[in-house]
Amino acid sequence: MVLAAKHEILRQQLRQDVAELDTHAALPTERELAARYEVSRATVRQALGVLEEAGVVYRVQGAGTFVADRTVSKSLSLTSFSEDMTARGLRPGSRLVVADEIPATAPVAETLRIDVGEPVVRVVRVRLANDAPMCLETVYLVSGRVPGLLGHDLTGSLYELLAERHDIALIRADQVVKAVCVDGADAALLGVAPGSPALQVDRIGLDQRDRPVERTTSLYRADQYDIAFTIRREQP
Amino acid sequence: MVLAAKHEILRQQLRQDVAELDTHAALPTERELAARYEVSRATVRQALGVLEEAGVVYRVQGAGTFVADRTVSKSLSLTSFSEDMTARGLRPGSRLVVADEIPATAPVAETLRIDVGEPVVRVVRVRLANDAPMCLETVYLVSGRVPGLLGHDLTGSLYELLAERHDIALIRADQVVKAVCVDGADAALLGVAPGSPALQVDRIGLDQRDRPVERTTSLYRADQYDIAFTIRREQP
DNA sequence: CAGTGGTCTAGACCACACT
DNA sequence: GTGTGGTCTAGACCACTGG
Repeated sequence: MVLAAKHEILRQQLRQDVAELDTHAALPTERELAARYEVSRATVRQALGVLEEAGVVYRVQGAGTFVADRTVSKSLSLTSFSEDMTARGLRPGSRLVVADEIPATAPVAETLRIDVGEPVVRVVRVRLANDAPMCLETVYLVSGRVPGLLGHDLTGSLYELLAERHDIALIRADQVVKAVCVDGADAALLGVAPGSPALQVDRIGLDQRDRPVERTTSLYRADQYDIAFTIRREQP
Repeated sequence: MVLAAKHEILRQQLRQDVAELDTHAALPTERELAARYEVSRATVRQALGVLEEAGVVYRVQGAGTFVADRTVSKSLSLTSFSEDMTARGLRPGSRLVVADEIPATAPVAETLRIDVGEPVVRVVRVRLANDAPMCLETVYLVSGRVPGLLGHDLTGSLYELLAERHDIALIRADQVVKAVCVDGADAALLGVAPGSPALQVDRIGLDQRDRPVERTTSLYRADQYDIAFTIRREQP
């Protein structure tokens, strides 16, 4: 039950250690860490590899491992709106606009890998941050995978509902981000003037088996929201 | 000279193998791959780990490794405008607007970790795709690290110039993306009506030693450009 | 030159999926 | 139960950095 892989424990330990070091300070060598925490060097490397990916440390061959410069580096990760707002120090909320079941349209059916006309659950919400509109969000889910969803409270985290009530864990998501201007209807719901800029995020959420679970379109107020993340050179 | 790590060779081989399989088809087991390619299982796992991160395959414990569903999955990676356009099947180009050396302003100095007033090179370009304006780009570089840069041809890839002439490789970048509306001056350069939406990307490019090398602000036409990428659940 | 991270091996046991 | 991926070990050699 308890996932207590050594490299995970070590990773969390190293996270704390790193937090107390200055930027660009050298960590102990891999061999030293292995001896100190009584694990093999391979395990140390596994833990450091995750921290390197996360932008916490960087490694220079022949020189050592060092504390990375944490300025932006909010590594882009799959989070719910609720988690996202909490991380930004804001109080998340919701105003339910629509919650119903409809036949899938062609674009929705295609992204969810079902047939056109199959029933899907649609949830439209105005997401709030400290009670002010932040985002207009439309979610489509395959009805068959979430029986009884519409009977639950839909003002909280949909991700938690999926995980707790339907044993669905979202592991990955494919996203497309673009800039748009919001028109009258959407502008009113977001509480901004027509023609205001917004960040539109289209997302397809996938479970551990790579099956599409949800399709979401989010419209974020440009004056309230931006996306920060770190990118790397790709391996050939 | 040639980096021919076994796991890299294997990774490329597996990329080709995967390309010939159907979506969700199972790959050979790790032990079988190890035997077939005459490497240890650890090496196989190293190669598969990179492919999993890249969204090429997914693994299910106890079940196997499978070909991922490649719909969006243009994994976000650090690329130059030239590479980005080429990947989209467009011909990149540039129109130089400004190329000079100026004292660093406070915000530029802060992101480049230098003192205010230290000389920086500024390059402003309209980036073209098939000869049409796509993006308005402003780059700042620490003058001391790129001597003689202004004497070179600045209409091509700046990244290539940095790599070939100054031995600077950009490994990582911190980015912030937001939606804006472009005003008169910028709108004219981009060839769009004032008030049109645009995607603004602020980037700090870092080298292998985690040192800031460049600070770039890019303004992309919203009607021509979006950003697609895959995100994952974060490790605690 | 010594010391670092990068790569690789051979073998072992565990947790989980599937039948 | 059988077979899969997940974890871990102990040891070895290589490539690179830095004094």
